[in-house]
Amino acid sequence: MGLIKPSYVCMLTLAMDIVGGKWKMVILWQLRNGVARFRELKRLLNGITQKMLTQQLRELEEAGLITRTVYPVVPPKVEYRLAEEGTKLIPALDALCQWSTNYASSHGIVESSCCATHMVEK
Amino acid sequence: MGLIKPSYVCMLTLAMDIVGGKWKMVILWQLRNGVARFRELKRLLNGITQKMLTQQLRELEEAGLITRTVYPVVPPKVEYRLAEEGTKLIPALDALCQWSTNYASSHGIVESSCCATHMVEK
DNA sequence: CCTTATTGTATCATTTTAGATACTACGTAT
DNA sequence: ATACGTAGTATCTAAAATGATACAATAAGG
Repeated sequence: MGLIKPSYVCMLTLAMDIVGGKWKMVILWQLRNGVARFRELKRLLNGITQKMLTQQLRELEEAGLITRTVYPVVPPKVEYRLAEEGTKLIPALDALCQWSTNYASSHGIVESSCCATHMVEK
Repeated sequence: MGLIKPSYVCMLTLAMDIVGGKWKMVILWQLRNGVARFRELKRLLNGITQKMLTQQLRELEEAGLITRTVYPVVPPKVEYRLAEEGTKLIPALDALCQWSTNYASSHGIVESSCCATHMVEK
């Protein structure tokens, strides 16, 4: 979301600076049970553009939440997975997810096909 | 953050639509142990403008996370407090807060005076 | 030589979010 | 009469986030 500052009055603000925005939490969530390649993530993150995905992944890497493994082959192969710090965040995301699932069900909001990781398509 | 849609693929996205953005979570956090008036909130939310605070509070109210109580006196007196749905979110915010506190301490980020609610000033 | 597959970059436009500033209403105290 | 305090609105501007589109690199397969 924003650049990370040297000091914070409220730690929630720091959390938002690290994983706020439209995509970061969803990316981490998709990585929660394993590794994924760029293309695979793009498919899972319905509608994200290449530029955004690259950008978000770089920022998450920079913050130390994910790792990026490049295999020197062609065509390119790059794997993304949670780093230590990223893994530690999963319980919080899970709590958030449960809250909003409950919220949705009592507000007539529909959960369409949910975040199934590693869906096999076609 | 954004308008709430009728359906979501990932519930984290819903959470972000409800409490994303720069201020919403912090407002809820400040309300976690009780009531606060408009002016009081403005003081606690270092640097928020009146317009933003009003706007964020209205959106939180609309989403059913807080309640707004107007006393018909002059000068005006309005109290804000967590509603049921807002209270249910606190554990998730707490998890997030703990994560980022830990993150901060291992990344040389400083927590300056933290989110003390209801500070008595002067 | 041309196409395909994968992971990108670069440039520009649009949308969303946030901020600055000025103004309103009204009872009470001075 | 005037200023004060609280909780706002209204208007305009600036900054940040997101999106669309086109292009690059390179080995393998035909």
